[in-house]
Amino acid sequence: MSLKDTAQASNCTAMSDVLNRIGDKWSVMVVGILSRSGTIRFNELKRSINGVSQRMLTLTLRNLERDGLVTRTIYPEVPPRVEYGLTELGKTLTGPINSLWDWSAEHHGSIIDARSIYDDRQTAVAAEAPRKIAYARG
Amino acid sequence: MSLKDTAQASNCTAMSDVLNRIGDKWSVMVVGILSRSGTIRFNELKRSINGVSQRMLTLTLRNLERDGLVTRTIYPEVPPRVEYGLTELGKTLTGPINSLWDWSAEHHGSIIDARSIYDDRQTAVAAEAPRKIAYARG
DNA sequence: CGGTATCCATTTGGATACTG
DNA sequence: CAGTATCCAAATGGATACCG
Repeated sequence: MSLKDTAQASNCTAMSDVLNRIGDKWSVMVVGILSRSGTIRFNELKRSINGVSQRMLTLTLRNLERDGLVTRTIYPEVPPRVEYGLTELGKTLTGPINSLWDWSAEHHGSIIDARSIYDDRQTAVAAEAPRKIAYARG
Repeated sequence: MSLKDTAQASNCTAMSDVLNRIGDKWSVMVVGILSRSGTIRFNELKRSINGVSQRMLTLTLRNLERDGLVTRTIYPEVPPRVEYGLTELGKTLTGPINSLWDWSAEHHGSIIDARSIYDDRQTAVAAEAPRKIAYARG
């Protein structure tokens, strides 16, 4: 274990704090999409992310903006246009995020399979032991 | 945008499913620690992860085991000994996870700074507009 | 179009106590 | 040691309605 590793292991705080913000589903999605789109409008983004509510997308974008990862540009037009993009800091996140994205695409099947096997085994174990342990205390 | 990118962007489902499981704080922590420790006992793991409750660590480990990412080995001794490690599938996750870990260590400071700036700006805006807009409807 | 505000059900997760 | 079980407060997040 290198010094660097030791420092990382002991200082889970930074990692923890970062994960509290960017470790949720929607944040990872947004950064992933933005890294490909360059710049994109609110509703485009909403359509790109399956299942996100307007509320959650707004909150996610505000948090990412607050943390200096995402830019928000308002064009004073009618109807209003707001475009989102990655900051320089945000762009440095695309490496880790995209490698996680690639990993998901590649190994999702294996996870699904593992779940089935695990669940089948649990069901079998539960069925095998209908008898209770009877014992007297004292 | 390559074909691969298009496929990833449209199929957020796999990514979404994977993130629902491994995208939380504790899971990332556990995989990160295990990638360094090789194999480790329950309470060692608990001590390594600041702030995790016994309940959450158990749940996290069960889920990771179910998804085929973590092995659980019981040694029938007294007192009982249970050791956790990464499966081969789990080991493939260490690349993405550790790069996220490194990113956190490197950029945590920038995020903290960005937050301060954002919050100060918001406070200033709030203080600047105590006047309300009065208007008559109809 | 791009939000905000409110309500409310569900989920999450810590604390605590108990067990083999 | 390595859990399991229960309780309960807080956070999460969808649905809905409304606004500039």
